[in-house]
Amino acid sequence: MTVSKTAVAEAARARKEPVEPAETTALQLGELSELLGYTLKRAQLKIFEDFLRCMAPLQLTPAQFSVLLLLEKNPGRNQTEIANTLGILRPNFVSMLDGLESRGLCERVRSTNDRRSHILLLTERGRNMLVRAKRLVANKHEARLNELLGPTNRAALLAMLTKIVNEF
Amino acid sequence: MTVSKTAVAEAARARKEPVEPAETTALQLGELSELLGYTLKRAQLKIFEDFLRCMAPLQLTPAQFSVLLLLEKNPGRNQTEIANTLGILRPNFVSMLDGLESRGLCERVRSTNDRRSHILLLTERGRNMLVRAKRLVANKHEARLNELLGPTNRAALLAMLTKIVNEF
DNA sequence: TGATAATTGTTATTCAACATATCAAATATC
DNA sequence: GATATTTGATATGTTGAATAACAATTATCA
Repeated sequence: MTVSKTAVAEAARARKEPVEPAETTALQLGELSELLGYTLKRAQLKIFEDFLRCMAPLQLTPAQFSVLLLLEKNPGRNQTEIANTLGILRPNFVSMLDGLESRGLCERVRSTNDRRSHILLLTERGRNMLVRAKRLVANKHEARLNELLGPTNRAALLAMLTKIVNEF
Repeated sequence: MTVSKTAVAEAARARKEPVEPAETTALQLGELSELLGYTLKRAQLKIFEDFLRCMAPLQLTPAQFSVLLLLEKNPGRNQTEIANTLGILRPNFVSMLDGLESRGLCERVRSTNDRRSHILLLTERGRNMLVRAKRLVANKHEARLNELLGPTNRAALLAMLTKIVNEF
């Protein structure tokens, strides 16, 4: 067996010296930490994680919350319209609506002027749920973000992300 | 059935008047555009999309690129260590490595001092690929982002995202 | 008008990302 | 030396995202 780098490392470790990349040390992210896409993704996961935690009492995912918000602001639209503006494909939106409708949060009503389409409406229960959901988001989730970043930075962050979404 | 809002809308449409939310108009995002998580996710999708476009000649996904970067900066680590720092679960990292190794970009070497683990190394080919990949990322992908945001804003954005990742 | 095309919601299906349980081999612990 | 832990791997399940195809309905336009 040849004297390997790991053998050297082992010897150093026996002497309790720090080794080249000390095996017990956190890895170097290197250029990864400069990659916007990488950091963006990790930040997004963190934020969704917190969102789910804050929303646990209501059992609403970010996607479901976004649907309810959109229905509130745009009552009477059909499935295609809602799905499109959320970037959800129509086939995948079906089961999503099934879930919300079976919980009594929204309803599909056959449109009278285009009997192919379903008009989407929040139910009373859906509106109540949305009120509580908004409160949780504002007081737990976004409040924590505001605390971390400060309102100015938070606004700047949102502005840049919006720019990316709209102009990139 | 009561006279519904949709009925009113229908009547108005018959008169060719613009209705409350004119059906042909883009939907109102409303509070959705103020939701950091929502905007963050959409921005992330946009950026990954562009990354894939820029990287198409090399056929590298963001995840694969991040592995190669990490192997370059941390040669000789084992699968668990690399997977962990990338937030990839060890079972899922296996097939990922299979892909990279079958393309000759990296190799697993049985460790001599712990024969359970595989030391991961970039191959010569992997290093060459990485050089080209970095060039594409810098000159096409990140350059476009810099053009959109400006270097100062880009740095500020990255700093805030990093803060979220590390402190949220 | 009537034939043809397009749209809507839906189903089926595929693919990738993500997660858990389990295993044999090797190592660590005590 | 018996027991527990770690490592890479397999199997498997779940979810999100994507495409093709279908019946019902509506739009188009010759």
